[in-house]
Amino acid sequence: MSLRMALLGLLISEGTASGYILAKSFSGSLDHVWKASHSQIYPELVKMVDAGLVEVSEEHQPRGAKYYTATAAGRAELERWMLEVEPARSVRNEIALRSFLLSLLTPEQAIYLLEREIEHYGTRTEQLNELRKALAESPGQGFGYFSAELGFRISRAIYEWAEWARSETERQEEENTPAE
Amino acid sequence: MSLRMALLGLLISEGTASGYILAKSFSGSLDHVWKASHSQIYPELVKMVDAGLVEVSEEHQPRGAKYYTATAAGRAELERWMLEVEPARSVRNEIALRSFLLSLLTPEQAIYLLEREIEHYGTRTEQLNELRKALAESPGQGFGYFSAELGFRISRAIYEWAEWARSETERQEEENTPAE
DNA sequence: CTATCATATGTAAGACTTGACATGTCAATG
DNA sequence: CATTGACATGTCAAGTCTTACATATGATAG
Repeated sequence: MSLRMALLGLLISEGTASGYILAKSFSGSLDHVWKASHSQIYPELVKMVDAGLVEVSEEHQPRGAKYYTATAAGRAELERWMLEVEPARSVRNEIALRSFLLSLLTPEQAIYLLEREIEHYGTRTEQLNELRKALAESPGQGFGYFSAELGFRISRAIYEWAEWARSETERQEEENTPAE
Repeated sequence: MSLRMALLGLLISEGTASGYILAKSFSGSLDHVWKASHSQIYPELVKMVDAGLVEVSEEHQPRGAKYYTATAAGRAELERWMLEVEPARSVRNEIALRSFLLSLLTPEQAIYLLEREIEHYGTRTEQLNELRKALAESPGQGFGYFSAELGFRISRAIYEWAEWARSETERQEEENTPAE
């Protein structure tokens, strides 16, 4: 259902778009929020046409691109979903799972893994910081403004956690190996 | 693969446990990290026995409970996965997706939704704060210590984002409806 | 003694997701 | 003119996940 709603939202924000463009938009603005590949998007668009949520507005003959537009029913369905359907808050975060398993490793191994995460989330946080600043200054501040800010804040939280966990692990290591 | 590794980690931390206990542990200590229901756990344990990662250590006849223990191969496999397999960092967060779609709604509707999230993540953050404090004081600080801290930090980040998004939306609303 | 709840384990259908395979066009570079 | 890369759409198999169905015991409260 979420993929369907994401596509509907992108179509409404872009007015009209092909499956290809939607797949690109996913990797551009929804990457840090929801991931979907073209192999999922194309069949879903066909199902959405059947359900009357979108329609093919034009076909660009040269390369056979199909352009889709949201119908009134599609807009209504998205609004209904947003306001009336209880959000799924279930978490499925492999980094968090790995954080749970960290205490199975030696301090050296844990620090090695944490440094990899510090590296990764440091870069990612910086990228999202640039994105949110760019979106904050753009007129309208419509799509992506709130979610870039959320992505930035979550990414920063993970980065800071990894820094904390590393120094915590170093501290524990020192306690266990007193002055040689 | 992640479910398998989560079960292996839980089994190592608990020494020995039945499918039922593992399902309970999931909702207790892994809830904020990874979710799995018993209908996934029971078949996975059978597959893990076939793969030689765990073994049935005892069967409690009264209610037919099977107790599993990780084998040496299971421990080795978990360590290998932690150290050598690149973590999947893909995000799939419905709240974040909804944040992307927020600008489709009227300010009143958006504020209503944001207040629901403020309520939810306020409570959740407080719960995780209690959990992490309890784990920090417990001896050993093994399992759950790092992941409770991470869960707390992410939850707090979402809570603070929702507060920010609400005030941002209120500000925009006032700009568009100047003194009546 | 009876109802209810926690214990305890499973199956199965359907939905969702990933990764690989498959095909073909258009534009630009060498 | 040949190759490469972006454009463009699809299918399929395998794996993961959710929801509902199905069954049975032990303990406790009324």
